[in-house]
Amino acid sequence: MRYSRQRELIIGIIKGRKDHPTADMIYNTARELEPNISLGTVYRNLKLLADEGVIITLETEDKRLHYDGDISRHSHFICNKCGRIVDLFRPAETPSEIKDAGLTVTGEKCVYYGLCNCCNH
Amino acid sequence: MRYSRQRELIIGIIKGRKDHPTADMIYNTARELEPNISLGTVYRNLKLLADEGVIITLETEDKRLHYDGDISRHSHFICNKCGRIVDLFRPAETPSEIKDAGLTVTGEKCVYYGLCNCCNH
DNA sequence: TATAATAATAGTAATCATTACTGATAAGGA
DNA sequence: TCCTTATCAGTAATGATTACTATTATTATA
Repeated sequence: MRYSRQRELIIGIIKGRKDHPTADMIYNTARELEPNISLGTVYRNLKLLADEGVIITLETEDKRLHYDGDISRHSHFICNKCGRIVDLFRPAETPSEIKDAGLTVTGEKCVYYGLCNCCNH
Repeated sequence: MRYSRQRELIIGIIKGRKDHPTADMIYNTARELEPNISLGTVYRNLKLLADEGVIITLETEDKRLHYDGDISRHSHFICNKCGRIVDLFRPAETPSEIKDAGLTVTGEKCVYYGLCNCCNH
């Protein structure tokens, strides 16, 4: 992977935010510093960075991919009303963090990834 | 919600399967019994049923929505190689079920839903 | 430093899952 | 049976994402 000014900018934007922006949001921010950057460039780099494990993707119910620059082990909380995405660094089963943040949890979706028995050998 | 032959068929298909089909897969199965059923009808009913809590949606990395007729509390395992989706009825942290199924877990994505502190009051 | 090979880019077109629209059909209550 | 309107089939539109293409920029090497 060669250096590119655009990619460095994109990495900087994601790593510097605590929300979980979509490609379009990152594009809009990037254009402030790099007015000619292409939306395709943003998408291509986000995909590349996610494949390399530099960033994380979040598949949400709004049908747009959200990105997270924090790759440490943590979960997420999504508000059903405003769509806000909140990081949960302790297990959500731990009442403290939920209560501290004033969150009301009504549901969950946990997905584990890896290799199934067919693909393991 | 009125009765409709098409909707009953769709419900029957989802509830009768243990895989986690996409709208297109459900459409193909439905057409075997109801050759004139429309893809739009399948999508509209799946959305309706998910909104009503009759079925569950699964947002996966393949960019297609998967549906689950089992609304009991459980997690999912997705194979990174073949894409197979497996139900996990005990917490995935429990080694037994993982080991029994011959699964190798390398990552997870847990999302909790509810209301944030802003939307709570 | 100059050159060459080729990643990466900007801009645009294409893809594809999903949703919206429209006139016809069919539940189901009066 | 009649009427209201939810639902349907079929098709067009939408919107996020990806692919394509000619050009530019990075970087290894002479």
